[in-house]
Amino acid sequence: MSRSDNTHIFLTFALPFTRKMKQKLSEQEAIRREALASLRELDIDPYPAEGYDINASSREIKENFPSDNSLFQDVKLAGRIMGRRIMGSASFAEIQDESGRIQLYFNRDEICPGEDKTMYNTVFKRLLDIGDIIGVKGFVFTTKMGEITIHVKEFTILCKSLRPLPVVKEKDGRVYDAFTDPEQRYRHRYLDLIVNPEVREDFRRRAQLIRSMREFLLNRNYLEVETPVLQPIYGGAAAKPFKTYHNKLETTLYLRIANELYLKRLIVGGYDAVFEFAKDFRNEGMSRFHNPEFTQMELYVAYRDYEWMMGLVEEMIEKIVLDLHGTTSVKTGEHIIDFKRPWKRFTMYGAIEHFTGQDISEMDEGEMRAFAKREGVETDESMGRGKLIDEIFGEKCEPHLIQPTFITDYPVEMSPLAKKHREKPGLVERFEAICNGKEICNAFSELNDPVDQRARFEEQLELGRRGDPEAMVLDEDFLMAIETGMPPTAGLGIGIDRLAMILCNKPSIQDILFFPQMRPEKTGGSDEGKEEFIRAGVPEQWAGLLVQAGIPGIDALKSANPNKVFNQLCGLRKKLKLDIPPPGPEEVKDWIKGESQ
RNA sequence: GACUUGGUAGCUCAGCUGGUAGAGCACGUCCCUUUUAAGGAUGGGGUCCUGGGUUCGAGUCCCAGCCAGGUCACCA
Repeated sequence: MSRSDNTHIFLTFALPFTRKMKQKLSEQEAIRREALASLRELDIDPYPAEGYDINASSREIKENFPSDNSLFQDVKLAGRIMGRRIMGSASFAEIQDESGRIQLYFNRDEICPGEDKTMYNTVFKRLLDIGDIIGVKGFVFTTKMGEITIHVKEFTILCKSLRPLPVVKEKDGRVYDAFTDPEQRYRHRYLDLIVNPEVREDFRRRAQLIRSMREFLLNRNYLEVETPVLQPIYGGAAAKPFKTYHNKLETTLYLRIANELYLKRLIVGGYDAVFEFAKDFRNEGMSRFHNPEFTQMELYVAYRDYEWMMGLVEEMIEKIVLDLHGTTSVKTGEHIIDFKRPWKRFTMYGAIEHFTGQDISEMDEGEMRAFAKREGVETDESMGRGKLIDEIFGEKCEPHLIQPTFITDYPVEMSPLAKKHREKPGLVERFEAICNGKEICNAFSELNDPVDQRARFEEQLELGRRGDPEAMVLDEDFLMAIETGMPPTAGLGIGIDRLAMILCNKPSIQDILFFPQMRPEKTGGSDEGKEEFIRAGVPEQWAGLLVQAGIPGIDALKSANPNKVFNQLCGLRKKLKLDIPPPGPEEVKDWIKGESQ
């Protein structure tokens, strides 16, 4: 009996497994489930419980076998089948383990030394597929074609895969049929990782970046800490938060937009240096530079100022880049960026003068607005002097700063948590490092004058009252901490994702986050929605169609236009050639109003 | 949010002025004892993103929507 001939048998057999399946299986999926059932009939567990001890990796073999052919004569390794070439009683396959791919050679009479050739003829040739995970035992040799290959004596099925994998071919460094659709890659990152090895490498590099930074900080005896993600008062940055609710406490909580105010409390508490790798959450627009959740490393060091912090940033980033690339130069997009110390430094006024030829430091608000207009920078009346400077800088300078550059001395209005400049009125002791036209870190001499801090919060409250949704909220407990007394402190925040983008040469933040936020796909509909409709009095035959019409649940139905719903149902009835009478328009209205109950 | 490009088989894509949905890989069957992306033969596989409209007829044209990419804006 051929495999396709007993499809119907398989279907009955496999029904319990498909309880939650929403769509019918494609032919290839059906064939795999059929193979799964056949394996079980042969008393082969497609998902064995015990571990599989390996003693080699594909990379070790490829690296060490050529120089010593006596090695790897009793190897055991495991991986996913990525390709198969079957010919009569001999076959080649390719498996991929974490370190790479290696070819396997199967010979029928060695896999099956006795009379029973089932393991080769049936299990290997017919019941295994690309995507399955197997373990193999055997010895390494080189084929006539010069390919390092494992001669398999024994194999074990470790996991049967039920879905076909995108098959990417490669020859002489050229890739064919690459799995490239970004939507598919991000939504199903596991597939991306399986078939695009360079993606696995990028994320390893990101992990190395974090490890290298942590190492640098721990070597200086800085304390790694953890502070709340759920915060009753959000603060430490200008951003819109995500809001949630704690049932038992009956209180609103926010996902943190920053951890600054908590880390400073720890400095008040007597630690001299604390840092945290923090996931922060900002409820704002998304772009290739912005994901709603992102990672930031924040660091606070007592008895230091922002001048000192610039030195630390240079040293730390230079070390990280060296750890990752073995050199201080990194290619990113069009540019080669050199992180070698020391980095260029500009004051904000200096940078504006450098790029526009105009010294604006002595201008008042009116002159500055006029200047901005001349330079083609958009302004509006609500912008004060500080905001204007920021706009001009963002428009005329930031995009041109490709090599790592410190910009220092920001307007006080933009920086309610930074200490006033020791010499220059109206400015604060703050710097950002700009690289590849984007900010990669933000730091200041932290404001520890409690009276000044309270006044700055008051200004923010005023902004909030005027409707600025990102104005900071007054955090009374934080002020109490500052009133208790915080030593002079230098603080730093580094955007890990943006740094990773540069160091991994990725133009989009989605490429250095495993699971970037995506808009949920509209599914074909769920059983839950259908159940809801039935409970609400919709006849079963129509309940399913409502889901199919893109109305996921009862709430959506309640707010839908009855005429449109009626039209959609009639359309679907016609399209699917259903042999049931159309619903009356009144009937549909009743469902929506919920009067049919 | 604006503009723009795209959505067709498991994957990568073609499909002309509107006329019975195609290729390669993958998959099934048969043949074949060492292949280098692809051995040979043969066969199956589609909600052409969704819904309307125009038309004798829509993958194709029009409208609306959904999802994604890019650019810009907003935003750090």
